Amino acid sequence: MSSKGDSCTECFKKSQCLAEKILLSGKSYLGGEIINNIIYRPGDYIYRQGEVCKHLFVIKTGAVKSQIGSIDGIDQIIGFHFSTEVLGFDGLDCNKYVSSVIVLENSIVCAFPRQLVEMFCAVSPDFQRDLIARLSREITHEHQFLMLINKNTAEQRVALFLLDLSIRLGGREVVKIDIILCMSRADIANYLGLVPETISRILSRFELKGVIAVRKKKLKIINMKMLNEYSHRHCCYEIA
Amino acid sequence: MSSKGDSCTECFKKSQCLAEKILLSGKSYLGGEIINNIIYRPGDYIYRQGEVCKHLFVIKTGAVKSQIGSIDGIDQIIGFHFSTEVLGFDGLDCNKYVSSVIVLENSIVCAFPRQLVEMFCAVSPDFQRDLIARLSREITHEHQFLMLINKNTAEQRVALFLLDLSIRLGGREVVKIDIILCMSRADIANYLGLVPETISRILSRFELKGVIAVRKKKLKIINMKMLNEYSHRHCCYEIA
DNA sequence: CGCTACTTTGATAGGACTCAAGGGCTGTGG
DNA sequence: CCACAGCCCTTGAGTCCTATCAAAGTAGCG
Repeated sequence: MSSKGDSCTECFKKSQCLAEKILLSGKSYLGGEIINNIIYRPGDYIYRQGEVCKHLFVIKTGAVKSQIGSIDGIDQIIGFHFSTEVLGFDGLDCNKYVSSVIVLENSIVCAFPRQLVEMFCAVSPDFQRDLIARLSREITHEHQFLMLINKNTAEQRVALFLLDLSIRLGGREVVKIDIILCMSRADIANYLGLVPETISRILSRFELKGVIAVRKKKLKIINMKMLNEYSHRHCCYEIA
Repeated sequence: MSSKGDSCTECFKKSQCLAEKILLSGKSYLGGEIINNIIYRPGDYIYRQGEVCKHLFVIKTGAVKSQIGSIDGIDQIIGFHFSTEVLGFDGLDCNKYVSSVIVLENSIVCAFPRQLVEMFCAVSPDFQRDLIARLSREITHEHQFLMLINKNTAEQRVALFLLDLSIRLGGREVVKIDIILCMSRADIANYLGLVPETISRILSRFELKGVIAVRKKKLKIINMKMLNEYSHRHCCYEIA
């Protein structure tokens, strides 16, 4: 846990509004201090399901997965998160995190005391509106994902997953053609509601058809148009 | 649209905090007025996907479904909602609702101007915290549902669906053994990521085994214990 | 009473899982 | 430096669950 930098301003601009505004007015407040540049290694937990929610986290660089463990011992991965994303919203309800966040590759993270965030909400209507919008967006995202799972074949899910990844890792670029799969096949499978074998088979099939090239964790999208087609439902009728 | 009553206090107590506090301080504010006791009939829309989000809604009595239409014309039902529940959170991000809400049975609904809600947030930290908790809970709920869909068989999904309904419709009672299925088999199927035929088959099977009795829209849970068992994953190994 | 929409039931087919075996990379230790 | 274990990934064969297709039954409604 080092707390040195001030590249924060840069980082927070990317993660927009939420952190930026806190930061712009200094660093130390009632309710705790912002902890900058915490370094995590693959396998580390940022927080665990059931822990008291004391912070929200912003990923500066890196990649993590969030997952929920059920009573019958089966975990469900509910998302992968990359730079600029905010973690910990799920702890705002009952004061306890309802998911765990596990680091996938070396990552740098900043922690914002929860009380600080809430204090800022009370002070700044803009900030408050912003936080609410973020939460609302999260809900919308879950709904989108639900549709993905509920109405698509394995092939479509994998295609959509790759497209989503390429956009989110692309950052400023429109799309990122080269992707490093920081998560295992088993993680992808778990996330998409499939088994690892199916992921493997579908990636192989995509490669065979010339849609992608994949070797271990490196993946390159060769034919974006085809990948897009694989991600769509094959309707036999025209749609309004 | 009638605006007569004052049984509101009662209703809002049930839906807790959110509306109650607004109401307790009178009825008219900057930003618009609360509209009480709007009456809807089956098939009516409370709001439509894409509409500007001007209100949050509280269901006083009745039942509704919320759904999202995708570009390829296929709708996905994302939830069923009953008395005391709040609708419209998904409109808080982009100012437009991203789902539609359709009424399933005669319902009475109250509408709260969005600006009013936001104003109240700014004034009352408690209220704000409450709204954020509600949103956070919504996210958690989506995660739970995702697990249901992602990791369970059709039989388990239906069993879990019935258990959920019995609890939510039960209100103060621990469980409600008699359930009126206000939604069609097709709606249930859509929600659970299945086809209507499968729902029908599974309900028949449950009836055959003496778990439930079902005739059209009336459903009675005969053997709660068995239904619970059907809802669990059948592990072949013991779990920690 | 007949129309329509919804539901039920049956037969069939296909997609994804399960089980099983083999291959490749990584790290450790001799 | 090489051998080996462990983990992850890949590939194949077979099975099961659920969707699909088809048809008949039922209820609601004008």
